[in-house]
Amino acid sequence: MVDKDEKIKSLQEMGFPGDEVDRAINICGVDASMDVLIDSIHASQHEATNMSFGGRKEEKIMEESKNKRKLYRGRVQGNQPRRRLDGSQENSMRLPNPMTGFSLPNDRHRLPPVNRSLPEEAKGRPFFYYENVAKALKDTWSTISENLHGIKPEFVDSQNICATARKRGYVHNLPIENRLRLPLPPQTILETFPHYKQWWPKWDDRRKLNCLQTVKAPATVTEWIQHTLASSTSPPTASVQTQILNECRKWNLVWTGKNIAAPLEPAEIEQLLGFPINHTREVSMTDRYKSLGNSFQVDTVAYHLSVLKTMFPNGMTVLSLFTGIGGAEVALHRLGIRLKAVVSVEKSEVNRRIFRGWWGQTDQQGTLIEFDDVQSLSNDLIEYHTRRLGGFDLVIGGSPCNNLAGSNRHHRSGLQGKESCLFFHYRRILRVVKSVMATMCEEGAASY
DNA sequence: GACAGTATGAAGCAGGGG
DNA sequence: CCCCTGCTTCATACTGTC
Repeated sequence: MVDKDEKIKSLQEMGFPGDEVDRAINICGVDASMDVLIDSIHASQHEATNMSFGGRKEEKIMEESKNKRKLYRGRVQGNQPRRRLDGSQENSMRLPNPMTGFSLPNDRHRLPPVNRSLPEEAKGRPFFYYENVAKALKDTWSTISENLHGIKPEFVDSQNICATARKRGYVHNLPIENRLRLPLPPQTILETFPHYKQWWPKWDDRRKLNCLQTVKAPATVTEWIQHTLASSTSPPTASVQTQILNECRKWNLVWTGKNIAAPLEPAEIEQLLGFPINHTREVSMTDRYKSLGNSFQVDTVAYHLSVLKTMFPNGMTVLSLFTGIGGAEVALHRLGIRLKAVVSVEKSEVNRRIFRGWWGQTDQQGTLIEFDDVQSLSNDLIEYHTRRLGGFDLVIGGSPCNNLAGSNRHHRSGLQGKESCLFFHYRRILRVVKSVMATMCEEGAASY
């Protein structure tokens, strides 16, 4: 309590309003360091500024968006913050189109080589890799970037790598030269599921699926499609085709029989996302859809991580935050990188069970240490494990997207949201690891 | 309590017509 | 330039069944 009161007092002395200080402490926890709290308040004020347009927003927003459009037209990702016409700093971040990242494993896009320079304090070990949804609310990615050494995100749509869309941003300090050209998964829906070809209507021109989400289509949708087609001409009128295709796109339906457009099964989603088939088999159907919908596209992440293979020939020590069903570990394993030790933090018991199952199935010989909540992973505990394991080679994770994702009708509240604010714990934990490793380095030098 | 099923828009961008 | 249409989106809350 004394600690808490002191923090409140000094934050207020710094000029922050009391209610915002309270909110920051509620969000980040009493144990959060001062700089985490300060950043949280800044993020909050940032969002409040933008939200205050609400109600009488039109002109201002329209004006801004027009200006941005001008400023950003034709820009590529990864360059410097821009300035508005009036000279003020622009802190929105425009998504690149097409969303190809710094490079792709197939050369179809003929991307020019990207030259990026990392700030000195962000270079080298520990490497870190942070992930979240690309289409978050305005200014979200600016805040994330500012809190991770100002490194610009690499935005990639996984449909450039596999048969399903997944638009994500990745902030990392990995080298981007000499990524490995791994064997790619099937590139289209029907290459992935050739047995559906016999039922696929000619007027359904989809080659890629949309983003895989956490729930499957209700039977009312598939029944409506079946009924509509049965009582329709063959082929159906253009208007009927459009309506049905809209539903197919919205729910990622595939043609599994005559007039039957069905949701994907969990095993098919596992395949699309690059997991071993039946990776999630031991849990309920509802949980499988949810866990898979929340996970990495493994081929995409593996492509980025592939530069680590030659750097760590004897394996890696990994701090895995928001582990989920272990997308990062599956990617490293597929690259043939030995997991010497993994400290994993994952709140969901279901996900921990799936991950432990994979760990056993693949006969991992390394050490696995599990925690259930980033909020209870104190700085002391991080220091203890960092020292004990000789430092971490990689800090990896995607913090909750619940309050950022477009599908959320109820609480799309940005980085201040109940779950998505855990991003600030990723930042906190990364900072502690870096600081402890720097100290270890000095101690090592001093002992010689 | 576990599990399955169903209803529930908005935000933001891209593009085109006038 | 304005205004409109189209498209996509790691979800939540509630109900019912067993």
